[in-house]
Amino acid sequence: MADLAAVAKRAGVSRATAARAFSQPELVRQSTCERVLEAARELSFRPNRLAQQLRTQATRMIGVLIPDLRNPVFAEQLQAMEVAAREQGYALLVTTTGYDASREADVIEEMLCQRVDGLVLTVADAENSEVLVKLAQESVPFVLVYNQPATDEVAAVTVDNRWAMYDATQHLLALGHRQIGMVAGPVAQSDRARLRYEGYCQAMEEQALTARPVIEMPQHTQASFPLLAPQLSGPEGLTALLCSNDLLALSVISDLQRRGYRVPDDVSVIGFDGIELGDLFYPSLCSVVQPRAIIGRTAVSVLLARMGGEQPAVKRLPHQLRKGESAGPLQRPSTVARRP
Amino acid sequence: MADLAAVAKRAGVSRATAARAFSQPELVRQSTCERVLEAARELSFRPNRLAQQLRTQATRMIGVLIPDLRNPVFAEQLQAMEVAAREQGYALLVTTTGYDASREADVIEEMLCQRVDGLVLTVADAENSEVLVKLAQESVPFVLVYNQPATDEVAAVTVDNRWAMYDATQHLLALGHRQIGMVAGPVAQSDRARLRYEGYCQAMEEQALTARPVIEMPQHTQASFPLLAPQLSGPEGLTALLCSNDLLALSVISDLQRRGYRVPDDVSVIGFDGIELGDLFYPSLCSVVQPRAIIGRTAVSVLLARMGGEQPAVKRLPHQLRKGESAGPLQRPSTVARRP
DNA sequence: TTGTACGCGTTATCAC
DNA sequence: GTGATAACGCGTACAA
Repeated sequence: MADLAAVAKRAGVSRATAARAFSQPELVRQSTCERVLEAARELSFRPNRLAQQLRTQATRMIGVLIPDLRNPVFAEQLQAMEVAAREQGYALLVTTTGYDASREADVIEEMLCQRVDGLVLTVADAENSEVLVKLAQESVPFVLVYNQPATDEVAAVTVDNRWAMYDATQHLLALGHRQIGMVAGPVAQSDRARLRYEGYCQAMEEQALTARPVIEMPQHTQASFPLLAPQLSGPEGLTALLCSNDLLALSVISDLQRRGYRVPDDVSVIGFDGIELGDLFYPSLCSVVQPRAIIGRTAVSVLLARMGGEQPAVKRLPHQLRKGESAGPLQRPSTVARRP
Repeated sequence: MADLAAVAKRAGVSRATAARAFSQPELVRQSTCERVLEAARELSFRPNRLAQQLRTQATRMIGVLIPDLRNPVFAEQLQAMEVAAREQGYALLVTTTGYDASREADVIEEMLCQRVDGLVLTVADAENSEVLVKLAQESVPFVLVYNQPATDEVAAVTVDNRWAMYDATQHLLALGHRQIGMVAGPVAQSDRARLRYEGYCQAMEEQALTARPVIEMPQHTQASFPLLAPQLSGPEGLTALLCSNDLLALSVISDLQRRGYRVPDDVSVIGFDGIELGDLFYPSLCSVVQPRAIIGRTAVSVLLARMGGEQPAVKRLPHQLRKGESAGPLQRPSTVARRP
């Protein structure tokens, strides 16, 4: 492939002049500039970004770590990020981690070798992650997304998970529910799930109700009915379920319906994330909406700010409760006929 | 950041030896090797991939072009690709194009400047795309995904869109439907939609039925009911709809239900893609399933094969009809009461 | 306005 | 085993 030297030669100028014709055309005589560009076209010259990056010590590339793209929350965030990044002249190097801390570490290491200008990441658990403490010692700016770190020392873009789940719980309480439980994936792997659980607990305790332990599923996005069933029967049986994400909620609803439970008449279900598809379901999914596209765009702009030297800041974006049909008023509390 | 020279100096060896300690440790005396690695650790040296890439003329990066990550088909494919690529030591540079041909061209140009080793792309319309003819003249190997090119000269991973939609149409015919229509996004932007339409036409004509013109929506993934309504009323009104993708199908179903149509009793609906969420809906989405994860993995392996010098090949993967509840038997053909 | 010369951090090819 | 040294392709201070 033709390089700048070839172009310069063909245009009858030095490499320096040819280089300037691209980067600072105003410093080059118009006619010379045209000759260079013409020569470049003829040789189908393509500037080598690797060389530029090596030379300028800047890649204009952002490394992105995402747990799982099959979850629309992350896909939608990534979509928004890519658009925002490209608008600013940045490209995205994307990897998935599967909520696996060791893969997170490996991938970050690779990205640092590649000299990305910055990092946007969603880690499994921000509260005890060696990856983050390691990163903090490097000079690469980074931003957490969805993670809600305990400290303010790191940049992050998130909603207030505690308050968000508090809101959702309040909604159920307002509908008359008292026996409310929370379903989540592997809690040890998710700082967010823990915070959301705290929000649930707080709302319950404010009403002098007993918060139940988390009903923990082996998968983040798929319910296991056998683990759920015991919580639903008997006089203490739950009449409403909060789920730690929408995919899990949809899976729960599907499972419930398959066993003959009616949603919301027998059991109300609320999700978390507010993925677009939730609206199309019947019953439509009641959910805590995170502004995923805005979160993505904000993540990019916060990262660029950090690159520009600004101090880290936690950006807390507003959530919203989408009152879907999957959460309804409590039906005749203890006498309702349930099909077990 | 420390470079190899610094490491070499600290270890008391030359740059060459230090380099060998990493790439060919067997050529270096054990003790020397250890000294180098020790020095590297002390200086927290990180090999510079940019320099490696520039020097070796190979980036081990794959450029990926995707229309829209909000569509789970693409997100699921990307997820699979990323895993497969990383297994082989490749990283992914990801961009979205929004079905916009000019953005496709720009993005490809950028990726070529970045010297990606190969390209995986889903273009809006493979049949008349200047991007592809331009690419064919470059030396970068590339693979189309989901696109089904007319020629065999380019590498592609896809299902047989024609046959797939033929199958779906047959399913509706077997259920007794005769007045069947097809709904799609902007057809001019989608080679796949056209092929699928051909499959529909063929199945209809084999039964001596009249294939209707495509009902074309302004968006790829969202229905516009006013454009749909006229096709549903009257004695010639459609009793079944084939949709060019699942998101569109879900949107159609949602619109229908909101207007009082029952699915599938009044109108049967079939989608295309087979996204996972379709299963959770009620009624569950009947759909032509594309093996998205396999497609993603295959795309990577086909691309690597091309990089290894193999000839381009179109890999046609099997589709599958998922018989969901959204497509049911025809109900009392022309006397059924419809709420317009 | 244009040219010269060096550096970016590697890998690879020689010699010793 | 190890050490010089030349690429790789470009940016840019400095000189002309």
